Amino acid sequence: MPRKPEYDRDDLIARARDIFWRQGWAGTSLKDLERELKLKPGSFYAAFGSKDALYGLALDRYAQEGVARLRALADRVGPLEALKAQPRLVIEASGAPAKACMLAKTYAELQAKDHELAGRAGVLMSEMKACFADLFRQAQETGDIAPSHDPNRLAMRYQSELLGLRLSAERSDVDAHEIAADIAADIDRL
Amino acid sequence: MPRKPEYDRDDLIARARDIFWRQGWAGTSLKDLERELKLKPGSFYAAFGSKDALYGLALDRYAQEGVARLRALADRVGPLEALKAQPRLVIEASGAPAKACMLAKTYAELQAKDHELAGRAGVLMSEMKACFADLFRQAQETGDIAPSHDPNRLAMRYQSELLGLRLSAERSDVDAHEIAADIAADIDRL
DNA sequence: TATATACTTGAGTGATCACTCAAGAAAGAC
DNA sequence: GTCTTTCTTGAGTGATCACTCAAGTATATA
Repeated sequence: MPRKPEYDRDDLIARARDIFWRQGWAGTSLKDLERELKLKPGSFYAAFGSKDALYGLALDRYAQEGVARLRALADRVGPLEALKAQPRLVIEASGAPAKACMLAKTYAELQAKDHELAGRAGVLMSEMKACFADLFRQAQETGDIAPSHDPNRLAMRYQSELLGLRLSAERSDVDAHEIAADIAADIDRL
Repeated sequence: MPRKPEYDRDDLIARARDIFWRQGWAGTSLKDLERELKLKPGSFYAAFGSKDALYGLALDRYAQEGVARLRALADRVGPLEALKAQPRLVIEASGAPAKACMLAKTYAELQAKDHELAGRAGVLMSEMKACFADLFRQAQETGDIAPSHDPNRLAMRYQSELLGLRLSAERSDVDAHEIAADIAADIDRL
C-alpha cells in the first residue's frame, strides 16, 4: 500500500559525499544539497534526519570504499606494490571531487569544536591506519620489508605522508607526482 | 584633537589569528571575535573593515612569523639542523592554538569556493616552500646535503611531510614525535 | 573651558542558516 | 474504483550570519 521513493538512497549518499568532500561541512548548505540531490527539504529530512546525519553516512561510505579499494589492490599486486602504488593512485583519481582526504578535511574543520563528526573522522582515520599497518606487516611476512621495522610506526608515518601529499596535490605550484614518486621510492628502501 | 583607540591593533591581529587558526574561517563568527577581542561591532568594522580583511591580516602575520622564526633558527644552528629541528618544534609549540598549519587549513577550507583567502594562503605556502628550498640549497653549499638533489624538489617533499605531520599531531591516536623523528632521520640520509 | 575629532556603543539591518509541517499526489491492497 | 500509507512539495519557522549607523563619550588642541 505504500508509495516508493523516487530516489536511490545509496546514490544520494554518494552524491552528498562528493559535495561534502569538495566543500566541507560548513561550506555545504542545505540549499546546495537540495539542488544537487534534487530533494525538497521535506524529503531530505524524511530520508536522512539532518545534515549531520547525512554527513556521517557520507563519511562512512568514503572510508569504507577507501579501505575496500586498497585491500582489493593489495589482493591483486601484493601488499608492497599496493603501498607503493597508493600515493600515485590517490592523486590521480580523476573522478574524485578533490585530491585531499575527506577524513582529514573533516577532522581539521571540526575538531576544534569537538564536533561529533570530527570524532567519527578520527576513528575512521585510525581504521585506515590499521589497514596500512596490516599491509606493512604482510610485506614483512613476504620478505619485502625488513622485519626490524615496527609496522604501526611505518603505518603512522605513511598515513601522515599521504595526508600531506593529498593536500599538496590540490596546489597548482606543486608537482604532486614527484612527491608521490619519492614516497614510493622510500618504501622500496625499507 | 582626536581620541586614541583603546586597543592595540597588533595585539588584536595576533589574537584574531589564534582564533581563526583554531576554529577556521566559517567556524569563527563575528560574535566570537567581538567577545575575544572585546570589540563591539562598530569598533570592529572601523578597525578592520570586514571579517575577511582581518582574516587576511591574521594569515599574513602567521606566515611572516613562521618564516622569521625558521630563518632565525637557521642563523643560530645552520640550515641542516634547522630543517631537522623544525618538525619537532612545530608539533611542540606549546603556546600555539593548534598543531596544524593555518595556511593549510585555510587552503583546504576555502579552495573549493575559489575564495580570495585560499589564494592568499596558497601564495604564502609557496613563499614558505621557497624558504625551505633556500635552506636546502644552503645545506648543499655547506656540504651537509649531497649536491645531486634538486633543492626545490626537496622543499616540496619536506613541506608536504610537514603538513601531514602537523595534521597528524592533532590526533590522539598518533605519536607525532615518532613521525617527526623519522622525518629528521631521513634528512640526515640525504 | 570650548570645540573639533575620533572612538565606543548596541540596537537593528536583510540575508541565510538548518529545519518543520500541513497539504497534496501517487501507488499498492482490496 | 476506494482506501491506506507513504512520499513530495514548498511556504514558513526562529536563530544566527556578517554588517551598519546614529547617538553618546572621551581626548587633544586652542
